[in-house]
Amino acid sequence: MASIKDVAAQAGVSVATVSRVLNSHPSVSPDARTRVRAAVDALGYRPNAVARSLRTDQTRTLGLVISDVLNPYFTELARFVEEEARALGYSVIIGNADERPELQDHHVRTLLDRRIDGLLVSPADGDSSLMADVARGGTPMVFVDRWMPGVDVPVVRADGRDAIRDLVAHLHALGHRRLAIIAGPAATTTGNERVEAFREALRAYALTLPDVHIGQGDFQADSGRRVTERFLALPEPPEVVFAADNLMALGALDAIRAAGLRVPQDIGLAAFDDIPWFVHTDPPITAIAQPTGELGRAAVRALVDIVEGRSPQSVTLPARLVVRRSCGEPAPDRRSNR
Amino acid sequence: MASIKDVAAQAGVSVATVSRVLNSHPSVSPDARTRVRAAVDALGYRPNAVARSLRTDQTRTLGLVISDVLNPYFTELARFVEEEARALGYSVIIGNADERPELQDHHVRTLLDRRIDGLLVSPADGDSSLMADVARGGTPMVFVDRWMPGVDVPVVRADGRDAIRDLVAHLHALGHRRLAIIAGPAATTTGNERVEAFREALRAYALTLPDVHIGQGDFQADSGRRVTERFLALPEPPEVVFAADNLMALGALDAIRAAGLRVPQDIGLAAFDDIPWFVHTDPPITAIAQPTGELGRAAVRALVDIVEGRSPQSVTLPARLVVRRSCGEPAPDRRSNR
DNA sequence: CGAAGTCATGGAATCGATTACACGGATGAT
DNA sequence: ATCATCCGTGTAATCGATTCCATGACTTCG
Repeated sequence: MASIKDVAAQAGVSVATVSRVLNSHPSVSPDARTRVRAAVDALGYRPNAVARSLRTDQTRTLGLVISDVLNPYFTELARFVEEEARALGYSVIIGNADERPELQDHHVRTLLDRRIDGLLVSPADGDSSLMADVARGGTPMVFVDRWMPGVDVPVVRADGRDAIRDLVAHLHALGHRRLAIIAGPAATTTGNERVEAFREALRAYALTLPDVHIGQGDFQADSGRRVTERFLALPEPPEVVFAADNLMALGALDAIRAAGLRVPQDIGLAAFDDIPWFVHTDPPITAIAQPTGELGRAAVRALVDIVEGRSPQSVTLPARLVVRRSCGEPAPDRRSNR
Repeated sequence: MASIKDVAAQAGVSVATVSRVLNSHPSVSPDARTRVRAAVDALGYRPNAVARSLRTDQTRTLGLVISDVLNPYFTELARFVEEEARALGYSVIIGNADERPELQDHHVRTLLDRRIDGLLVSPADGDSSLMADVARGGTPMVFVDRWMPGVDVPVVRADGRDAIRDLVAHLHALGHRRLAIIAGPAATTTGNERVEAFREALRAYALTLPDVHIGQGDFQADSGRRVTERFLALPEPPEVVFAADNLMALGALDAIRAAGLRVPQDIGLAAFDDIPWFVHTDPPITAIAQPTGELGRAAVRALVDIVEGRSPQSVTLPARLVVRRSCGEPAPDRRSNR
């Protein structure tokens, strides 16, 4: 593969001049410029990004560590992240943590070894002292969707509080009173937050959330299944199950169906995170949709702000309720306020 | 960030010795070894992968360019690819071509600029002279799922021929005679292959595949919708629609539902590529499942074989029919042979 | 006892770029 | 005419590793 030396030789100039042309430095004669251009084309020369990175100490690459690629929500997020990054002239390396802290750490370390310019993380369950170290070490970093308390970096996320309130209002209006939730891992911020918001929304209707109606899930389908089986085995099973993410909702649907029950006649189901497939399930599932595109874009912008020395902003965007048929008759209006 | 020089100074040895310890070269005294190890720990030193790559001319990184990350089939494939690569000591950089040849070329170029050790590609529609150049240029390369005729690199893929034959047998047994297909882009190998296999399978039952029953899709949901609308507008609409991938099946389902028809009573639906959601759609969709995990693993192994100087193998694995309810009453046995 | 070999180690070249600095020639101001 | 500027260019240092080669100490064997 041709190097800058070959180009210089072919064009009859020094490597410095070639480099100047490549980086469009003003101080190059038109003549030299065209000769270099010609040599570049003739040799099919492409600058070696590795060498360039070593010298300039920047890779124009961002790392994205997400908790689970198979979760359509994160896949979509990753897509938007890459899109925005590309628009800003950066590449993205994705690491899939598979909800395992040690895998997450592995990816963070590998990414750091490659001297990525910045790190976008949606932290998995469990504590990672590494993450705090990295942030303190000065690596540009932004949390997206989830974050770690005590680690001082910008957070880009959706606030589901209002949407959850709308959901509870919707369920209450349909006559449901015994509501249960399949929570995410306690150690994830989104896990906790959704339970808290749910509990608070219930309080407005003088409803409570007893412990037996809080199932401990891990954001994976299997846990949704297990928790739901336990709910169904209760002397008085809940009338509606609210899953804190889409995969657990899927598991719940499985469990309900395996028990020979029908949605929504026998039991209702709602989910956090809306995905295209929820339109096509039997029945279509009522869900809370996050503005994934905006989230991904904002996260990249915040990160690049840090990388390029501007001051970044934490961003919180609202999620919104999308009513379908999995909790009972659809409301005539999409947003039912009380 | 600490460099090898800092470690050397701290340990009171030369950088050469540090490097030897790091690469577990035998010829280092136990004493020096422990001093270096201590210095590494004390400084939290991690070797700069960029510098190392420049010197050794290998990045221990593979590039994966896939046609559409939002397609669950490819997401799953990517996951397995990363898993196997990690097991073999490689990282993976994923590029999403979004079914756009120019984006695909962009990613290939960027990946090459970063001097990845090998390239795994599932080529999108359209011709890319770049790809042929790259292969000829000696970059280790393997096609996965789809390939480009005329480009001489190993191909790892699933053969759907038998499964499609099984599908047609299943449909025929259920009494269906007017069968239509939503094809993939003509320029993709999988696009063509599936149509041909379908046509051939029909021939065994003396059925034909008229042109009006071949819809030109692009592997995206929207195209499935459009093609299906056209099918439904036919004086004699098909009794079953077979979509050549899962997203187009989704689009077809939309169109069918928008037309006020029911699956499978009014029209049947089957898809190539099985995904978890097909169990939960209304009704569950009959599909042809590819051995995604094996495909991903085999592709990485073949690529790493080339990278490390062994001779690689093309691999073809069988796909299999998974009968559900979207084409009519489920057959009692899963594989209906005539 | 001396030659040959082994082993641990350090110096320095190298990978392919970027960039500070020096230099010579042209231009412009006084 | 003289001196300061500016412009285009090249030389060489540099980034952080790896690795060839030389060196000196020590072992081994005839």
